[in-house]
Amino acid sequence: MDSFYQQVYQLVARIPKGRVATYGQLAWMLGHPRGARQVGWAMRHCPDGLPWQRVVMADGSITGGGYEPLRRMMLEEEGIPFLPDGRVDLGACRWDGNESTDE
DNA sequence: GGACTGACCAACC
DNA sequence: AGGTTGGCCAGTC
Repeated sequence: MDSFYQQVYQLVARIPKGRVATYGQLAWMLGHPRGARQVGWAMRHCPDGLPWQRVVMADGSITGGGYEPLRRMMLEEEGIPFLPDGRVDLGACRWDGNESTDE
């Protein structure tokens, strides 16, 4: 029996390199169109080895604990393009959730 | 079991 | 354009 947030971990862990997903999108994939908060709750647990840096706000903004600049750096290292606004270019790397261009 | 909270999101003022 | 409110779901007190 997997709790909702456990499924979130599976989904986040499956985000391909060079792509990002939004909290709401992850929740939507799991069947909870408004469960974005639970996704954030799951991220708050900060599991080991989870690429939570690939999970951003619906508008591409980065949030979480105060490591926003750190995440941005990690994302840039993965090849995620950033807009001059300091947000992730969702229009270019928003993950479909169906393709896993896993390396 | 009821109430509060929360790494959100969108609508409303 | 920015602040507030409601809503969702799960976990914690």
